[in-house]
Amino acid sequence: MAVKTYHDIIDALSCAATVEDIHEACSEFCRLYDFDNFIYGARIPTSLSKPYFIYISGYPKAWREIYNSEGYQRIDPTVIHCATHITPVTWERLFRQSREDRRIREFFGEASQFGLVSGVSFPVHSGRGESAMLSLSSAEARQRAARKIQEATPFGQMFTAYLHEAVRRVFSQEILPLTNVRLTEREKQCLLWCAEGKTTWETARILGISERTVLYHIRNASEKLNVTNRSHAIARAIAMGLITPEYS
Amino acid sequence: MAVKTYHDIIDALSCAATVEDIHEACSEFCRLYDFDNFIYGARIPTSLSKPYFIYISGYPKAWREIYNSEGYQRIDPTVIHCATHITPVTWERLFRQSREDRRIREFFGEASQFGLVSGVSFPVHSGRGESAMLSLSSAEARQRAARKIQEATPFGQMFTAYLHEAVRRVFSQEILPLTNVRLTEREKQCLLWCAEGKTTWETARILGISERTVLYHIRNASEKLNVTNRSHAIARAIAMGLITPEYS
DNA sequence: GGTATAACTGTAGGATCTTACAGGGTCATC
DNA sequence: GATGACCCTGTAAGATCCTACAGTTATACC
Repeated sequence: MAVKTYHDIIDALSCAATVEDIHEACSEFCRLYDFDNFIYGARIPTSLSKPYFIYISGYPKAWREIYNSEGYQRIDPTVIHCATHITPVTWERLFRQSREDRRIREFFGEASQFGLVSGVSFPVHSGRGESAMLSLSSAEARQRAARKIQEATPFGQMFTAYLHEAVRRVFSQEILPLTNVRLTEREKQCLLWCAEGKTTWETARILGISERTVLYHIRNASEKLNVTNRSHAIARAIAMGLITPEYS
Repeated sequence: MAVKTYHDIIDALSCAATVEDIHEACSEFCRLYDFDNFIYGARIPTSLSKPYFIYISGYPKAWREIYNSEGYQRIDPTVIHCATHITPVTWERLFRQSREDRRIREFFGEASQFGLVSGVSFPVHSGRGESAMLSLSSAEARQRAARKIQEATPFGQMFTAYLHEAVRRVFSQEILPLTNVRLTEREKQCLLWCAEGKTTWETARILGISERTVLYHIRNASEKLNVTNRSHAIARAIAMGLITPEYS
């Protein structure tokens, strides 16, 4: 069979039905652009008190265990970059920027011992409060890998977007019961006006219904969202993308 | 001078200091990938009651006026797609999906009369509540343009991310006074716990301070955010990315 | 006709939030 | 030593929200 192209892999992702399919697509992508390993992580807000985390990883288990037990996600510059940016970033660049911070240098050094020498990380933000990232790694030295990383970057950026949508689809069974809270029109309207700072009375006036009814809708929404009060309901509804205040 | 490459344009964006620079980079990108026109739009939540809108456009003014006066943003499938997705989409696809909806067919037809026949739209979501999109258009028929659109897509996707960061930077003077609300550590903590559904009393216990102090911080934060009550403060702080509830 | 869903309403007591009063303390910077 | 930024606290009245009580109406679908 012919070598897979970029489009084949995107198509495979679009049809992926299992985690294994997605894993395979990532591996395929790595092969195509000469990367050695990858890790994808996502955090998805839910109606539970904790977000739902998803990882799809080819990274060495030993490294992941060290990473978790040391709490490296707090200092990992790729994680920090991807949480606050929308553009991809090479590890080389992050390494250069961390010149003064010994902890981070040591972190990169430790990762290198597991073959994670150079690489690039791609952020995704969904607009629904979800965020995710894909890192592609190479065992080649930073300087030597620079060119292939640069060439792969636009494709990696787009791959990451499709990857995230594929993950969402495949995990929908697990995610849906947690995220698929459907608010009625009225429930959304009531929450929205409250999120705009309106009181129950004001919201009632705006919507042309009684105060009692506004309370009723907010209560129903709060039960669906599994929250205890109005502020919590608003926070969660926004985080889950059910309402978007201040947008026309 | 040699033809500009993809990387040159990204570099130009990274250095862009004015709207004109950005406009030029977009035009340059269109030339490189054989598109005829572009429009970029962003909406950025602020501490005012309305978000801040930014447009950078090469579209015909006549079309933009019709678009605005008709309120086409409400039915424009590219806008709807970009608000809810993270992957790019071709207009051809949106056109096919709208088979039944006459209004949308007519919308596409009307756009065609202004040379906006085929194209592709790229969404961006920043994780700070900002969202933006870039549309690239061609006067070529949908079928004929399909190939060049497909080839340009990964580059367009990445270009859009850099474009958005450039716009943020260039508009920072205008945006900053509206978005650069700095909450203190305590203010954030208090809002965060309230957004998690905690009462004043519970928050006070969690932070080891008095109820009165929690009220004090929430009041200060509310004044900075220019809002009237707790729910409003939480909504705006989340929309502006100042706090992120439910994330560890 | 039964069932489910959504929208709607009233009252009342208790919980919670908001505001206005009036302060004290630390720390870094100019 | 003053100034500003931040953090901390108390009381009390009034506004607002939450909950539990107990319903009605309209619509769609089986």
